[in-house]
Amino acid sequence: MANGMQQDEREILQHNLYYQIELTARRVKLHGQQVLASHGIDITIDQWLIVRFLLDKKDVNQLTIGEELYKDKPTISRMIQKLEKKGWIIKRKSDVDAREMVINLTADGRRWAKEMLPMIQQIRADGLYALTLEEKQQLSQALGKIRKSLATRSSE
Amino acid sequence: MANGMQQDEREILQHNLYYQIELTARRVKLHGQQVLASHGIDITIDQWLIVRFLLDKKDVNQLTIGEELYKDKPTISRMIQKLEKKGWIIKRKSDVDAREMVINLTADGRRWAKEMLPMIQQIRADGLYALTLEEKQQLSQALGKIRKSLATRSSE
DNA sequence: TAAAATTAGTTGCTAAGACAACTAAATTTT
DNA sequence: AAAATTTAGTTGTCTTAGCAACTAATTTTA
Repeated sequence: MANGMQQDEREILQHNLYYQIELTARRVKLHGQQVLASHGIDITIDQWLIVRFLLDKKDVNQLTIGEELYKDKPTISRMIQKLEKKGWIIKRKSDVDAREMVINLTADGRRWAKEMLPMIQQIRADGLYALTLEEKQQLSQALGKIRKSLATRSSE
Repeated sequence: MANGMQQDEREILQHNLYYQIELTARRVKLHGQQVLASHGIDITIDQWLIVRFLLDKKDVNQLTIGEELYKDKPTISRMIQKLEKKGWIIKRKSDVDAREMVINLTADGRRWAKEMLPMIQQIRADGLYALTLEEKQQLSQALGKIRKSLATRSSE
């Protein structure tokens, strides 16, 4: 396969910032997933985000979790179901508002979560060590600007 | 709605760069998707990437597309099936190597794709207008550094 | 040349994102 | 108070991502 003509097209995609963002997001998630799997931990990165949140917050409902993680109701609903099956969290009906669910970590969930913290810290550091503090700040700002420019009235 | 509470950013998660990258990727994709839908175009952003690629390249196999888009074989296989059903592309067996498929746009696909180009350009510009050229370059570089740090021998 | 390994593509499974439509409970309106 | 609206959560459908396991065709290698 070929000469250099492949190059310019590759160029176009590679220089497409949107595409790069998506690609990076995917790679980052994949890396985290693989580290977790290599330690025999049966949880996805996305599920971890919920668990991590519940480490600090107690008695939250699903909507609160969704707002925090910017995930919609169906997504949270199903993720919660999975985490419940895995025994990390417990869900009960609120007795203040019967529509709401009250979500908490189980004792097991809490213990595991705390044990996992250092590993997660490491995962986070893995891809970012090559960036200076300034670069990280700039990255954060740039991403924020993009999100702000695209912000839909509905969800932010 | 509301005041400046938007930027009070919920501590931990919001400051997690990885999470920001993912969030931005999602928002960007969503925006593109909505613009396309609002114009009554029945194609997803991801499908578009394949169509766009085929606008320049003829007689490619699925693996080539996958390499270009960093998507794996099953993903490309199923996306191609969908695009074929929609009538944008045609797939035939290679007579050089019977394992390979030869992928091309249909006449319709090519026509549509060309018509869509300006809209896609606009979608790309939408989220990036707030960034200076320098900021875009820095963003691209930072993302590249992250990917490089996390690069798995297998796929990059 | 026959056996082994590689390659291109497909299918099955699970997870998550987005959307629509729905139930049930609470709140607002009239 | 009754009717209308809003809210929290669930279920269904479609799309993509990643993994494993598979078929069929092509190369390697013994």
